[in-house]
Amino acid sequence: MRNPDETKGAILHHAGSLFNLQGYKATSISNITEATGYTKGAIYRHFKNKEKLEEQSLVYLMGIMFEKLRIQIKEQQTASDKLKAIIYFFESYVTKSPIKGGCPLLNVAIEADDNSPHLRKKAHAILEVLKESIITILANGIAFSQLRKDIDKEYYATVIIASLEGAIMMSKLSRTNHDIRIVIKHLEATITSIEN
Amino acid sequence: MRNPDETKGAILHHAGSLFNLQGYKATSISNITEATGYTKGAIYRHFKNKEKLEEQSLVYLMGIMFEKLRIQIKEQQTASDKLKAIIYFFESYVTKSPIKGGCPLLNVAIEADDNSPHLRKKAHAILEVLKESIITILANGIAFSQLRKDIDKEYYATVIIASLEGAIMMSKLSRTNHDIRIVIKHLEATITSIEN
DNA sequence: TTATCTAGATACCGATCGGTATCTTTGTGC
DNA sequence: GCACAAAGATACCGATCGGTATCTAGATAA
Repeated sequence: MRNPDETKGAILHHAGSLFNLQGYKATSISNITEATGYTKGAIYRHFKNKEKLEEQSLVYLMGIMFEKLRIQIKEQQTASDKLKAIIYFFESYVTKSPIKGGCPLLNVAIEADDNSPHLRKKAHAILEVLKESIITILANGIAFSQLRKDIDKEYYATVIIASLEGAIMMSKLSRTNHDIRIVIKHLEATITSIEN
Repeated sequence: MRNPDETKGAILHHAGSLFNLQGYKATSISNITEATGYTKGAIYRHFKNKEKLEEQSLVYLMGIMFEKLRIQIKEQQTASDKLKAIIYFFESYVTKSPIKGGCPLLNVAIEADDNSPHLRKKAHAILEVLKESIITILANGIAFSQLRKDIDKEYYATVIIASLEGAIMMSKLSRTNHDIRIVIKHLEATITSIEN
């Protein structure tokens, strides 16, 4: 009947969802008690304070994101297809929305600006992991002669992430997938241009 | 001594700055009274409620942005140079920061997601104005044979905005202008590729 | 069955939130 | 200089914030 691990997981799940949808500061503990059905007592037993809950919720959200992303990448064989898998995954934040509220990295980057340095630090680390993942794919593509060997790996990794995140922002405002589709078209062409 | 217009302007100025830096919901009326030196009585005389103050502050911020942008664009003669002026203007959000807290459009787009539909609506309209401005420059460039006449204007307008905004997000996390510089390089190349 | 420990519920705290009613002060037209 | 309207200050409201101390109930081992 009683399962503390399950409780903690349910709190993280609902808190993460609310934080990503409403924002971290805008989401109160009461919002989370309503969503989970648990009381403050339960929440503060598992998390020292709201700050820690925010941090662990962000880690939880990014864990989901990276796991889904990892599966999509693994399914593809060539560097080019793996890069496209990443692009289509980001599109899903608009169309199918694996996590409500869009990309948790983008959301936390904007909110955790001057306040919440703890979240900003974590978000920065996550961005670096994402960038490195793309760079690794590019490096492997070069090693297997699938991609041109003279390309600037960081350049393409940065362009891919920036344009996707920007497109998510635009699609959020227009509530259509129009903008993200345009950016995807552009990135597909960009990737094709560096193929061997 | 007493100047209601000046008071309203000072409130908008400080409120806009705080909203852009800390977020709209995260900024309290008390924060604004502290920043301006005026009391609640003064604020609520000029603005019906916080929601209206948020809206007018956003309009104020975007007014500053568009005015500065307009001047930069006007200084250039060709479509290509005008587009580059826009790009360099966005870079300034990271390096010189005309308004503290980065791009107000990006900030409000992320925060005014499901809550604050009033802000979302205004932000969407602003995005459309920005997009149309770029499309107009592209159209004029085509009319004056500066740019290739077969290009998809909306495509390039969307790619430019998305990658710039995404780069601002990345630069916010890293606290360097590294990412935005890479994206600028990419956009410069993209613009050159559509020149006649 | 009973003692023990812990997961979770309940009740409360001071601080702060957005908002308002009221009062004082300042500028202005006569 | 005086009346009047508008600008801004002050004091307060109920609601909600994050957080905590305490209590109850369920699981476990003997």
